[in-house]
Amino acid sequence: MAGSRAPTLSAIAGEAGVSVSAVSKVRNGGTDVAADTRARIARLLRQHGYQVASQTGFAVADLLIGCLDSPWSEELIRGAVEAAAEAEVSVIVTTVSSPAGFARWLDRASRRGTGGALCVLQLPGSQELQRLAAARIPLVVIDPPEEPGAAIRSVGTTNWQGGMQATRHLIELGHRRIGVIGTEAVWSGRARLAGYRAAMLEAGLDVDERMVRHDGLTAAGGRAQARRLLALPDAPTAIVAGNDSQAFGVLQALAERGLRAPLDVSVVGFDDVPVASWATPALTTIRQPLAAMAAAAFRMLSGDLAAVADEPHHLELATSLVIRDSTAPPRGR
Amino acid sequence: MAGSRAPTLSAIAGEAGVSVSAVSKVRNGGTDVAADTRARIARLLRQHGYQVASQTGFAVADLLIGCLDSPWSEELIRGAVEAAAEAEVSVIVTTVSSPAGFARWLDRASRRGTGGALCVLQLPGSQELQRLAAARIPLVVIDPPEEPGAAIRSVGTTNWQGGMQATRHLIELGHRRIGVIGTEAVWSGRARLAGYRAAMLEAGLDVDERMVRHDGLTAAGGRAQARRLLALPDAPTAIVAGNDSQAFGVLQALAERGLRAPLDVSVVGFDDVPVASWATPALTTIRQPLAAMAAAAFRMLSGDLAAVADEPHHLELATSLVIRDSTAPPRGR
DNA sequence: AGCCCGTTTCGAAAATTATTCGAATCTCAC
DNA sequence: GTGAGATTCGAATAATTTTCGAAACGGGCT
Repeated sequence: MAGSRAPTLSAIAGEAGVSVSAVSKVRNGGTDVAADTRARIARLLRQHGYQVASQTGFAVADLLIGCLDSPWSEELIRGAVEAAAEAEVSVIVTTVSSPAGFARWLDRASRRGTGGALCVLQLPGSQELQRLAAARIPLVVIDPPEEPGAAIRSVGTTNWQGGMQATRHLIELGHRRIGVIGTEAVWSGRARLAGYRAAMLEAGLDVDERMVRHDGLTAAGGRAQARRLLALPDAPTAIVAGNDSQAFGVLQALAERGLRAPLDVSVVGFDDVPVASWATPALTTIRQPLAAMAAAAFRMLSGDLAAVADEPHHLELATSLVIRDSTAPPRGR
Repeated sequence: MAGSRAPTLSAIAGEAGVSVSAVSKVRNGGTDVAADTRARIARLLRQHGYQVASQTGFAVADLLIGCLDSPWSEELIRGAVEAAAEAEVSVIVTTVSSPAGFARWLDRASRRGTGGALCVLQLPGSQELQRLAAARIPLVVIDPPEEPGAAIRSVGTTNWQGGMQATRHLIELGHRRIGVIGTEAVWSGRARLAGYRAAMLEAGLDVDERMVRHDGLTAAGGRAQARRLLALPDAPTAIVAGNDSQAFGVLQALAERGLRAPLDVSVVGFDDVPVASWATPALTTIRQPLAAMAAAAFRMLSGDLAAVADEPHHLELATSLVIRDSTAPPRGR
C-alpha cells in the first residue's frame, strides 16, 4: 500500500546506499551520477511516489493555432500529438488570435515551462520573438504566412508545385478555360496562385484575369467567387480552389445553378482534409501531408539545440495530386 | 537586463521586508499569507524571474480522445481550450486508443501534474479508475460510451430526444418509409435509435426492421448501409443517419445511384460538425453543442472538489434540429 | 611498470528552500 | 470588555539542492 506519504530523500538514500545528494541529483535530472546508480535510485524514487525528471528532453510542447474551425487543424494536432507521444512529450493546444492572446499564452507557458512552441499559420512579430527568446522557448512555424527570415525555423509544403500540379492535371484532362480561386493574404496562397500561372504559361495558355479570384479560404469565400466565375459569359470548365473549404463552396455554387461536378465543371481542392473524400463527388485535391508536417516541426523543436546550426531552417514537404471524382475531361471531349 | 540569474529567496525577502518563510510560502501556493503581503511578494518574485504557483486552481488539464480523425474532435477541443483559457489553464491533448496508451498517458500526467482529465467517448476501466484516484486526478467523461455509474461525472447530450427530433421532422414533412442507420456499440447510439423508434411509434408508424441498419459511425459505414436500404424493394424516402459522417456516406450512396437529396431521398445527420454546412446539399442535422459540452465538462473538473457532492453527476445538454437543404417532403406530395 | 593528466563519480559541507509551530494580532458574538 | 477562535507571521527546524574537493578510473607517454 503506497498510501503513506512520501518518505524523505534521506530515507531513500539510506535504502539505496548512497548519499542524499545523489538522490537529489537524480530527482531533478542533474549530472554527476553514473547510469547504473541513477537507474537504481530512480526506481526507488518512483516506487515511493516521487516524480523523476527525465534527464533529457522536455515534458510538454505548445501548439499555437489561430483558429480551430477548419478540418485542417485536426490533422495537424494529430501529427503533433503522435510525434510527441513517441518522445513521451505532451502537447498543449492553445488558440491564439491576437497579440494580447499571445501575451497571455506566453505568460502561462513561461510559468509552467514548455519545451517549445509550434506556431501554425502565424508569424510572431519581432517583439513577440524577443519575448520568446528571453523565455528561452524554441519556436518552429508551420506554414508561415510570410516568407520567414533566416532566424526562424519553419515547415511548409511545396505550394507552388501544388498549384501547378492541380492546374496541370486539369490541362491534361483537356480543359482550357480554367478558373482559380485563392488568396493573396498568405504566402502559401500566393505560391499556389503563382503555380497556377506557371502551369498555364507552360501549356501556352493565356491567363484571363477575370478567371483569377481572391477571397478568404472558407466555404463562403469559395461559393461567392465561384458564383462570379460561373456568371462569366465564357464560364470556366474547371476551377482550382485555394483549399478544400473553398472547393466545398464551389460545389455548393455549382449545385445552386443546377450544375454538377465533374460533368459540367471540374473542381480541384487543396489540402486533402479527411472530409474531402466524403464530399459528393469525392474531391480531387492536392494533398498536403499535414500530420507529417506537424511531426516534422515537432522533431525540429526537439532537435538538439546545438545541432541547429547544421539543420535546415525551412523544410518543405512535397504535395501530391489525389485524383478522386470531382475532375473529368470537359464536356464534348 | 533581467539577465543576472535569480537572486535567492532571502534577498527577495529583504527587499519585500518579510521573512524568507513568507517568500517560500508564496512561491508555492502555501497558505498562511495575507492577500496583500502575498501580492507584494509575488510581484517581486515574478520580477526576478521566479514562477509563482497559482494559489488556486491548476495550470493544465488533459483532454483524452480516442481518435482524432472526425471533425467531432475539433469542436470539442475548441470548447475545452476556450473554457480553459478563461481560467488561465492550458489544455493538453492526447490520443488514447488502448489500455497501454492510457497507462503511458497516466504515467506522463502524474509526472508533470494535471488538474484533471476529460475523457472523450471512452470509459476507463475500473483498474484505470483506481489508478486515477490514486494519483488524485479528477475525471469527467464526455459522451460516455456506456451508462456511467454514479461514481463518474459525465457530460452528454439528449441523444434520445435528438433521434426523436430527427425522425419527427421527417414524419412532419410527410415521409412514411424512413430508414435509420446507427450503431448499438455505444450508449449514445442506442439512445438515438431508441429515439427513432419512439418517434415512429408516436406517429403510429410500424418500424420495419429491414429499415434499421447498424454500422460504424463513419462515411464508409453510412455508404454501405445506405446502399442496402436503397436496394430494398420499397426503399425509404428518408434516412436518419447515426452521425454526420454516416450522413455523408448516405449522400455518396445516393449519388452512386443517380439519386439526389432531398428530391429523391431526404437525409438527416447528427452532430452538426462544421463541415455539415459545406456539404452539397447542406446537411439537415441534429446539433450537438460539442463546444459547450467540452466547456461544461471543463467547468465540472475545476468545480470545487468539496462541492462535488451537490453537483449533478451527469449533465445532459439539449440537442436541436438544424434544418438545411437535405430534407424536403417526399416526391409526389 | 610507473607517471601524469584529464575525466567521471561520488558524498561532506554549505547554501538554499520548505515546513512546523508558537506568539501576536485580529474578529466577532455575547 | 472579554474570551474563543481564526488569521498572519517569522524563528527555528527540517528537508533539499548545490558546490566543491577527493577518490577512482583510463589511457597516453616514457
